[in-house]
Amino acid sequence: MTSTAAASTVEQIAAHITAAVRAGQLSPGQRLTEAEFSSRLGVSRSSVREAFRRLTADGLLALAPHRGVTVRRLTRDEVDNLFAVRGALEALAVRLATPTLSAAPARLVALRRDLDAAAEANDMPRFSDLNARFHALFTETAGNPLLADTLARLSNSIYWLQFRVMVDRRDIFRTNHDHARIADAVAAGDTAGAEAAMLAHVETARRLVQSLDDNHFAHRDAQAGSA
Amino acid sequence: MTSTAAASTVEQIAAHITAAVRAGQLSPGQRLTEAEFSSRLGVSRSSVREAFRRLTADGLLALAPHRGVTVRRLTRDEVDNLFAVRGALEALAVRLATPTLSAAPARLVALRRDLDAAAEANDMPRFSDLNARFHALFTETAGNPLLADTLARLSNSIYWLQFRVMVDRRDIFRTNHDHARIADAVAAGDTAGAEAAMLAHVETARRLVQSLDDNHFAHRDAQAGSA
DNA sequence: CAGACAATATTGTCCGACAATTTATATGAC
DNA sequence: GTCATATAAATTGTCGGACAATATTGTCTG
Repeated sequence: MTSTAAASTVEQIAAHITAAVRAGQLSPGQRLTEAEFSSRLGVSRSSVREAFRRLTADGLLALAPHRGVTVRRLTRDEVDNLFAVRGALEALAVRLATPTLSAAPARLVALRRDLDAAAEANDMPRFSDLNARFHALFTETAGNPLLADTLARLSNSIYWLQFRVMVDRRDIFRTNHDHARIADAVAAGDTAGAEAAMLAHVETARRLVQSLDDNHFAHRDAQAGSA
Repeated sequence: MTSTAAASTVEQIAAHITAAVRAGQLSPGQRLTEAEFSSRLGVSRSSVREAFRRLTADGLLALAPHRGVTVRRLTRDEVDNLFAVRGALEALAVRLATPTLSAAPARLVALRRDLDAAAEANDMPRFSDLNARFHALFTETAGNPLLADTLARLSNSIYWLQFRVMVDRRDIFRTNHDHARIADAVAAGDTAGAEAAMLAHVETARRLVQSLDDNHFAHRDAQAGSA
């Protein structure tokens, strides 16, 4: 995930598709065909196929047998389910990270300052980036790679929404207020308080997502999990 | 996962390997080569390869680039990390399931009765099977497929230990005592109590696993996550 | 317009090949 | 004899093409 090492063909394809999705060049629900990427990227269909499968396991794409893959799109129910799991895991992360972070809060206070600045300046892209780092700080400090991986998979599944949420200035301030509560509790070493604040924050995010129009969501069918 | 439908080649291979691992025919740490399964099962290397990747994503196998796959084996640290995540998710599951189960506790009381009987008879295989169903009852009732899938992946990662744990009769009774506490709280609609009892139960399981000999665990290297 | 049927496109699986890399074996130096 | 090094063997990673199975699209008929 952070490696700069010589990437295999499959990794390069996966990285390319991931970047395209993040950049909005591939829209949620859009169908991706093996042949197209094969010719467009000048690689074999086998490699494209394997990249598709990997990204499906990572939660970025959805696979329908004999019908190919699409950029993943969740139903409203799936979004609720995702936030429920995410809440439990983020709470765990902050619980594990609090002792360490309250003892050495340098990065936390720096992040909080930057978040405030970005919110004040109404700089959405920067705020969104800092928001990701804010959460990453806890998952990394928690010292549980499995937890980090699991949360990352969840994030991939709803990445496409990140930039459609918080159009409103009030949403940014509310979100940032959540951050402040979390950071305060963590800095004070108040584990239970930090956990509660994190749960409230995740619930805020869920509500923001669910307030979006219906055309941001998939309908009916519960598409494939990976297990 | 529950489908009886005409399975694709890849699915058949994956099912075959899964069964072999569960039956103990493939030991943890053992290396699996594509060519061997290809010839032994009379299928192409491509399909074997894809089955390997799928099982890796499911947590049953571990993949090392250019070195192939092995039946997954965890370090003690990874076991701790896994149980931490599992605890958070099982607690969530029981929290979500408690209202439903306390209103219609038929299956729960039946399972509890069977568990008691198996424990009394010291019938390990049956107890282990019922134990799985006990946990499945909560994850299914919770009505969150993502949660169920995530927990299933975790279970795959440590499946090989299920039958090496609880050699002692006391371990069975302790485990079953945990079950009773959970069931009582759930039946009474005591969500918080059920959650706490589930966390205690997961901790019991963790300790049992960690009490095993060193040769049940992998050493040093943090092997690949999937994100 | 609906349904049946044919044409097309795409995925699923197979095969064979070869380069890249790791693992095993043999050779040589000390 | 042991250690390091070079060579050989085994295995994975990627490629290209082929074809069957399935899904999607288009056409025709009533």
